[in-house]
This record gives sequence, C-alpha cells and structure tokens, in this order.
Amino acid sequence: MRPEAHRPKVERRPSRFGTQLSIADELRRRIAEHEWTPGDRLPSRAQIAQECAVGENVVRRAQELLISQGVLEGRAGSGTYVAEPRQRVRVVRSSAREQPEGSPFRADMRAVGRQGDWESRSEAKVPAPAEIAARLGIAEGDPCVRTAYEFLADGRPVQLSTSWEPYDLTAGTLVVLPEGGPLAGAGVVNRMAEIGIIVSHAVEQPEPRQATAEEASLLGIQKGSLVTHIRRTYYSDQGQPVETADIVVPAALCEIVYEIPITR
Amino acid sequence: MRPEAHRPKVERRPSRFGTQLSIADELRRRIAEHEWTPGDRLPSRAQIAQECAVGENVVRRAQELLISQGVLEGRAGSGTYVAEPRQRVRVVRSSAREQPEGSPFRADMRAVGRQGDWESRSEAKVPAPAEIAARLGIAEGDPCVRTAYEFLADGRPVQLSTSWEPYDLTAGTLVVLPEGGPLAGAGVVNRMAEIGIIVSHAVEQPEPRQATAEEASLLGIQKGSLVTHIRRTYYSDQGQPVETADIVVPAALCEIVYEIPITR
DNA sequence: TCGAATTTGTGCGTATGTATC
DNA sequence: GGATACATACGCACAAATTCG
Repeated sequence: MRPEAHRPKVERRPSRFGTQLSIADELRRRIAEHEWTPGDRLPSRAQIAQECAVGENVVRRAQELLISQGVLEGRAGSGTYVAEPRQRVRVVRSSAREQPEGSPFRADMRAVGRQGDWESRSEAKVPAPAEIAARLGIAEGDPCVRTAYEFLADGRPVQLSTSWEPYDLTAGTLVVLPEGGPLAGAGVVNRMAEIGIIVSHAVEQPEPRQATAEEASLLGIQKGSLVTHIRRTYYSDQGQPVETADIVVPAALCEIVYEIPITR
Repeated sequence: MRPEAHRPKVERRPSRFGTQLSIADELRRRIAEHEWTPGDRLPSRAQIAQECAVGENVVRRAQELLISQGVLEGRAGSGTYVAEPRQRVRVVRSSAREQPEGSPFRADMRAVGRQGDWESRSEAKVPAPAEIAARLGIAEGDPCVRTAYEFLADGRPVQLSTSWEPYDLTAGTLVVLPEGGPLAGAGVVNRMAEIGIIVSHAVEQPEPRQATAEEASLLGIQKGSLVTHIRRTYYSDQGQPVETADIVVPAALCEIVYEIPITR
C-alpha cells in the first residue's frame, strides 16, 4: 500500500543501474527475445516497476523513450503495447508520377501491392489565409476551393493533405471541384489540362515536424511522432501557381522517395 | 536560502494559472513586446520564478517548451537566450543543380547571396557497413572511400554529409579522393564523367528525425531539434550505384526545395 | 589559473487528470 | 459507474557547463 518511496540520498544507486535507460534496455531485450511480440500488451507499469525493483516513473520514462522510438505504443486507459512493425508505404515524388490517366497516389499503392483509396471533402469559396494567398500569388481573402484529403492504403489512413486552388481559375468549368465532374480523382495536372492550363512544374518543400494530436488520431500514430510536412505548389507554363497543398506524411507509415534525373 | 518549497495541496492554484503553459505564454508575450530581443539573455530561472510566483521547475518546463519551438535557446552554465531569427538557407535539390563545373552547394549559396564553403575529411579503404553496402549494391565489408563534409554558409556550418563510394570504382584514377585531384570539389557527376561513368539519376529519401548531441554541437543548434536526414544515391546509366551519402539538413538553418518538372 | 558561484541540463519522484474497459 | 492504466503537470537533487573573481 505504501506509495513509491522517495529513496533517500544514501541509498541511491551508483547510477546506471535502476535508471530509466537500463529499464529501456531491459524492455528492448525482452522484446528482442520474443518474450513479448508485436501487438502484445505489456504488464502494467506497477507490475514492471515491482518486478524490476524500481519506481513506476522510471518505467514510465523508459516506455516514453521506446514509444518515441516507435518500439512501443501507448494507449490511454488501455495499456502499453509492442508496436507492430508496419510495413511502410513507398511514396514516389517525381515527374514520372504524373500519368495521363489515373492518380499518382493509386499508382504508388499499386507499385507496393496495396489498394490505394482516399476520402475528400471539398468546399468552394473559402477565403485564402495569408500563407496560402502568398503561395498562390493571390490576395489574402480571395476565394479558393479547399479540399481536405485522407489517403488510405488497404483502408488504413497513411497520408493527409489539404489542397487550395484559386476559385477564379476553375469557376464555371466542369473541374471546379477536384473530386467532382468527369475528371474526379485524375489529379491536378489532368484537370487543369482540361481547361487549357498546362502544368509545367511543381515545387515541394519538405519540412520535419511533430504530429499534432489531431493528425495523430487521424493517422493512427503516436502524438509526438515525426512527420514530413510538404508544401507543394503546381505552376502553369506561364509561371502562375495553380494549386498548392499541405501534405502530411508520417515517417512511421510512409517512406518518401524523390527521383531526380541528371542531365549535364 | 530555503530551496523551492513544496507547496501544500490546499494552496494549489485552481489550475491554468501559474502553470508551465501560462508561463510559456507570458515569456512569449514579453518577447513579442520587445522586453527581450533576439540575443538577449533571460533572467535566471530563480528570478523569473520569484517574479511570477511559481516554482523554478514551472519556469524550466516553460523554457523547455519554447526551446523545442525554437523561440529560446539554452546554453548550459551560461543562460537562456532569445533565439536569433537566423535567416534560413535555401537548398535546391533538383537536376538543375548539376552544373558542368562548380559545385551544387556553392551555386545554392550564391543564389541567396552567401559564400559557400566546406571542409572535408576523406579516408580510403573503409569497410562498408551493412546499410551502406546494401545501398551501393556491394558486399558488407567491401572497401569504400568515405568522406565527411561540413558545409558552411558565410563560415557557419549549415549542413553535414557523409559520402561513400566503392573503392574499386575509382581506385588508381585521379579522382579516387572526392576532394583531391584536378576535379576536387566539382561534384560526383563531374568526377565520374572523368573516368567514363555517366551518372544518369539520383534517388533521395528524406526522413525526419531529431538531431543527435554530436550533430547539434557541429551545427550549432539545440540538441533535440528537427533535421531532415536525406539518404541520397547516385546511379550510373547502367543502373549501378556509384555513390551514396547521408545528408543532415537542420530545419532551423536550411529550407529544402525540390523542383519537379512535369511532362505528360 | 584555479576554484567557487551561478546557471542550465538530467534523472527521478509525486499528484492528479482522463481515457478505456 | 467503478476500476484500471496511461497522460500531464509539477517538484527535488545533483551533474555538467560556464563564468568570474
């Protein structure tokens, strides 16, 4: 019944033993030796703490460390689990991705033997926030078509994206909505071609950051885990931005590949 | 003289006030209002704690939060400083980078009006570790030329890289050492061309992670701060890997840009 | 130059909130 | 709704780094 005792100074271990790092090693060892296998629930912190003769906090911190490394997975109210070594999806980002028909994402998924799907939610005439306006070369508050995507591999979400197009560009045409009309799901390049706009190049800015709580819950990953946030902008052959998107690629689920041709 | 008192339960604030988040907001506010400007040293934790009537730890955690967000910068034994809003270097990663002469990095730096330089340390006949061997398509332990780079913008390190080439490829030629011989510093593509190898494309895999202590000290950034670790491999027109590198790009110092041509 | 004071960083402990079953 | 287990906020002591007399 006695709560974890505050160990007096004199009793302190020489350091290195009974610390959170040694416990982390211990947990890692047991996983490596298949005492616990992927998907298993670990004993509760109280149990592990007692077994290893350390405080609960030491166990907690050790688990936090392994969680941040993707070895374990914590579920509030449920337990700490050995993370499943989910096979990562390879996402190719290069010019070769743009096909005359079909979507780049679906092609990526086919290439790794998975079924690619997505859900989207479009909204027209959304006023452009400052950053988006700057990226699209329009004025802040100008109307846009905003589309939120959730990309799925075999039904499980693996990537998020929010796309912005200037409303004036497609207003009154059949391709106003990215996921409506005859070219639904065909990609920006093909949709723009339909209304006579030739997309000549894309610029992508990948930036590392940590997943927000919302992203984590949407993607089924741990809260602080690492993602690559890609700001992508498509430009027409006139040099005008025609679409920009914020793409969130979780490192635990996706592997990003850029293929760069070399011409001297 | 009395150390921080353990505030008894009954005295606890209703929550929300005096917490680490409110202190973080307070610090942020003072910086926004120019009470402290970039480069300034904040008062010590004890002083801030007393002034805000909270424990030192609350201040410490608030500072840790702002440090992780790049607002503050902690220097052990010295103090906590307001981070200088260092202008980031734009690093373009595309085929256009490869010039017949001159290095890609120097061109990048010229483009942003900075002086590009680097230091390197080559070593021949280093046995290939498993991962490198796999990337180069050779056997583990096969001899390689390893070169460690430190890229500088206006004399300050902004990027790290470790390059590996199969020793057998260049042994006995003038371009064995990347930074020696007549083509020193001309880049992989030009050096390989010299010995009749045509480099046709590169593959880059960017992955987010946190800076190690060593990387942080080399780059002059905070320890856990975010970097993009790029695994780059150059391939010959025969499809054979000729060089692979691990490139560490700190988010605080560099902005990565991929330019992708679209051809339908 | 060297050691003591100061300041940040790390490891570990306690209390309470909150999600899940 | 209660029990259980993880998550968050807060606290202490000491190590490590720096600074300065």
